[in-house]
Amino acid sequence: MSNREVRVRFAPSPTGGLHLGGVRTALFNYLFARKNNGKFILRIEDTDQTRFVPGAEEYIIKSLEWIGLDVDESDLKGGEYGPYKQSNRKHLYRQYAEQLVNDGFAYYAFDTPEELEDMRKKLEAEKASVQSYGPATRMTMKNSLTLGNEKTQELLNSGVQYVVRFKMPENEKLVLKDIIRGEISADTSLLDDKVLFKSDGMPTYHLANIVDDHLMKISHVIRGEEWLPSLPLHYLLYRSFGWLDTMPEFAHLPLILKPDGKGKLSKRDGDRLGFPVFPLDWTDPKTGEHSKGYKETGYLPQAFMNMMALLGWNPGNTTQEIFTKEELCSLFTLEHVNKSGSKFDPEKNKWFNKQYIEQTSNEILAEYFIEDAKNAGFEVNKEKASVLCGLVKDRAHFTHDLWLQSEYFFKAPTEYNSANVKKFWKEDSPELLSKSVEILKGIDDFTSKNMENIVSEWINSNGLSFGKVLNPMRLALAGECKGPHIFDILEQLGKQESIKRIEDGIKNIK
RNA sequence: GGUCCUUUCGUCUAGCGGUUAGGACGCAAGAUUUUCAUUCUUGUAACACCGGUUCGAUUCCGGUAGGGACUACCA
Repeated sequence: MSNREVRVRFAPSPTGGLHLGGVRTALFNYLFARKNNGKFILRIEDTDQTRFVPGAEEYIIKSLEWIGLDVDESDLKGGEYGPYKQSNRKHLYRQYAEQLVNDGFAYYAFDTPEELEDMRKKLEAEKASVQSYGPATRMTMKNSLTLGNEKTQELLNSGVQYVVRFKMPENEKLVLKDIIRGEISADTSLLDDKVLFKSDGMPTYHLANIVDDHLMKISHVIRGEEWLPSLPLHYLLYRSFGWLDTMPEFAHLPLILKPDGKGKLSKRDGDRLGFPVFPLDWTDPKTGEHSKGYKETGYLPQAFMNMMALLGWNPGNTTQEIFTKEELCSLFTLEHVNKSGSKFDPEKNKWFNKQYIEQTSNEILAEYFIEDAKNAGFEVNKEKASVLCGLVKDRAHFTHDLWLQSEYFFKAPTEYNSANVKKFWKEDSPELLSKSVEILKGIDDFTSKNMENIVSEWINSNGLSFGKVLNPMRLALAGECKGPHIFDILEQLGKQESIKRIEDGIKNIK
């Protein structure tokens, strides 16, 4: 088992935007595959036609691309175990369901939704601890076990709707292995006869999942903790099919929880607390509801990957927190995944993004800058954008901050921050600025360092203070008192524009 | 309600029988600074509880309590 090729799959349902839990499941599968020289497979699980959302599959693919999780096998990429979408594998599943029936591990059931509901209510009223359709109740229901062969055949032939249910064994104590959690125990008497094959001719998740994992030679199933209760059923399915020798190993990931309060992180929390829960912008085609993505909010993909990787996992024995994709791939082990759910912390994510912005080259940041400038109606060339990114990136949490904090380089201030005016604009400010204009006019080499030398010399030799000269000047140049080194601002603005802005400031600031 | 999983600073976590229980985010204070930031320093704050096992438990076992998931012809 341990020597077999590592093949893992990410198997989302195309029912909407890919939320953070899904993203992290995909990421851990990817990292595990890369670490073990295995294959990372994308399989689309669209067996529920009623929940299909147009665009969702494309969205999932685009999201994986943006994060940088390259897929080895999928319908798009190809592969020898395709098709990789369950609706296109529909013809495969029925025979497996029938095999189980023939071997006595499953049976046909004809109960109507109303009859099922009645049984549920009855058991609830009795406060019974058993499931509504399981070992304890199945002999009172309408199925091939109670009806007999002849009647069953008759019903089948007549074309009435039926499902195939798994015949959960009675009184078996199971102890199953999970890579992250160790041993999981279960008592089959308390489990139910899950539907494997639906009346619409499609398999349920349980059947399709086991059949496809088997057919696609999946070696490890890495999925969310919400599947843990299904593990006994899945194990029993492998056993009933006679596939135990090639059954994958299982690893159930802890859940991502709300930053505040209780429960699993949901889309609503993002809206409520003001952070994205989707990698990319997502608009629900039915409701038209729009959700912001990490990309559009201004996160760098590698920062996103880094912070997601550290949510519920860490390499152990290190204080390092910033990891390249390559480092993550070589360090990742399932054994270091935490057992308990982790609350999502948007603040720490901002910090991660800031770290990445700081360590990303100005040339790469310039591309984000140019894009934002363009949207604001300004054409900026790459050289200029790179220089400005270098000046402002210390202050940027998101890629958009780069442009937002540089806007005044392209647009003279039309108003001046009143709090700053109050604090820094003094009676002698106009006079000091007029004098600085004279100094600046006399400078031919209008570079930051040179100006700093000359202006400092002037300030020092006249017994003036830096603050009294430079703060009002900053106000005149940028409209507010924040931003990079003031002589860098002057250099980037250029002599003519700088002088004009200061002169305007003298006239307009009060 | 039932079943299963889980429990170290507010949050993310390190720790795998003997530690002054470490780091990061956040927060607070200070230093640097012409602004805002950055940076640096310091501080803040945790082993849920009760029993065992052991010379010794944060660490192993059991229980209690909290948290979470599941309990659909959804995945």
